[in-house]
Amino acid sequence: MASTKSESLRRTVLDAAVAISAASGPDAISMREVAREAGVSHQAPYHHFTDRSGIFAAICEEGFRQLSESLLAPRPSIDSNMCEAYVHFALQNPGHFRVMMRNDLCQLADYPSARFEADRAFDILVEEVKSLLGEGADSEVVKTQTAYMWSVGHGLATLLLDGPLELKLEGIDDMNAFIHQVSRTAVASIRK
Amino acid sequence: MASTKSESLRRTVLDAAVAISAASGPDAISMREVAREAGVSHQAPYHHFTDRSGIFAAICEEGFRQLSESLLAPRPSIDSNMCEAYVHFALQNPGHFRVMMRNDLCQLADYPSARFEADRAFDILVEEVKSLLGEGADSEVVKTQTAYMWSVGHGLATLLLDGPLELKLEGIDDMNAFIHQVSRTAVASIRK
DNA sequence: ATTCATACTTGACACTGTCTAGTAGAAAAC
DNA sequence: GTTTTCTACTAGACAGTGTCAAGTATGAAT
Repeated sequence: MASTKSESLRRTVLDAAVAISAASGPDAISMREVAREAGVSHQAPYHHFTDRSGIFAAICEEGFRQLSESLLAPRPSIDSNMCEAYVHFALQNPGHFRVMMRNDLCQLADYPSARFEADRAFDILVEEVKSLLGEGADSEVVKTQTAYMWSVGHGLATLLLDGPLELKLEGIDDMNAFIHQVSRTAVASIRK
Repeated sequence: MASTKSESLRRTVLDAAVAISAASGPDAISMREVAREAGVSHQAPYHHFTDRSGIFAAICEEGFRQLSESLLAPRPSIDSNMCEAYVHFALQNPGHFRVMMRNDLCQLADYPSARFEADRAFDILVEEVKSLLGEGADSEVVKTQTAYMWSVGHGLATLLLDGPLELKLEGIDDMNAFIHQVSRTAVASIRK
C-alpha cells in the first residue's frame, strides 16, 4: 500500500495544476508554483512526476477518462447529442480540456496510460457516428464523419473557451441554447 | 521615412518568431532566441515590440490579413468552399495560425490594429454564410451558422495541426481529399 | 555647436525547469 | 538489534527566461 501522505501530495499537486490551468491556462502551470501551493519544497513534485510534461500527461489521463464518462452519461434531453456533451465537458472542465487538446504540452505517444484513455474516448465517438450512419456504413465515410463531428465539437469548444469567437458573438443571450443549435446542425447532417 | 535598418530588424525578428512557432509552437518563441537569431543584443527587439505579447500581436495582425486574402482568393475548383480555404490556410501557415488562435498569448482587445484584421476576416466569413443562406435569413440563424462553419474549419485545422486527430486518422491516403469531404459536409448542411 | 530622438548594448533582477546531493524515517534483511 | 535499503522528501546550484534601468553611438534638427 502506498503511503497516504505521498498519494495526497500527488493529488494536491494535480489539483493545483488543474486550477491554475483553468484560471490562467496551461502555460501558467509551473513546477515551483504547484509545489508552493502544496506547501512543499520545489523538488517534491518530481517524486510523483518525471518532469513538467509528466503533470500534463496525468491531467490528460484523468481528463480523457472523465470525458469518456461524460460522453456515455445519460443525456439531459432526447435531442441532446454527443457533440453537445463534448462542448459542455470542455466548458465545465477548462483546466483539463486545455491541456488535453495541446499535444505540444503532452506527447501522448510517450505516456501509454494517457494514450489509452484518449483512444477510449475517441472510440466512443466513432461508435456514435457508426450508429448514426447505420449498419452498412463504408469505413471511409465513418472516418470522414467522425472527423467532422469531432471538428464541430472541438472547434466550438476551443473557440468558446480560448478563441476569438466569444468576442464576436457577445450578443448571445442563452449560451446553452446556442450550443444546442450548433450541435443539432452537425448531427443532423450526419444522420442524413 | 523610417530607417531601413530598423525596419529590417523588425521584419527579421518577426520572421524568426513565425519560424519558431511553425517548428516548435508559440511557446518556444523567446525574446532572447529571436534576438540571437537576428544577431542583435537580447534587448534590441524591445525597441520594435513592447514586450513578448507585442510580437504575438504583430503575428496576429499579419496572419489575419493573410487569412482574409486566402478566404477571398479565387477557389481552385467550383465546389471548393471557404471552410476548405480556412483549413488550407492553417496548414500552410502553421506559424501564424497557432498564434492567431491562442488568445491567451495575444489579447486582441489590447491591440486595435490586430483586432481590426481579425474582425475583417470574421466579417468575410459572415458574408459567406449570409450568401449561402440567401437574402431573408434571420440574424440569429446567421449567427448560429457562422459559428458552426467556423467551428468545423477551426476544429479540423487545430486537430490536424496540433491535436490528437492525426494519430487516430493515420490511415488517410489523400489529406486534401479528406479535407474537401469534411468541408463539403459542413457547407452542404448550411446551404439547405 | 548643441540638442534630441532613434536604435541600439550592457548589466542586473527575479523567476523558471531540472540536475545533483543530501537527509529523516520506516521497513527489511541478516 | 544492528545494518542496509527504500521512500519521500529538502537544499543548493546552474543555465535559461522576460524585462527594468542605464548607458552609448549615430544622425537629424535647431
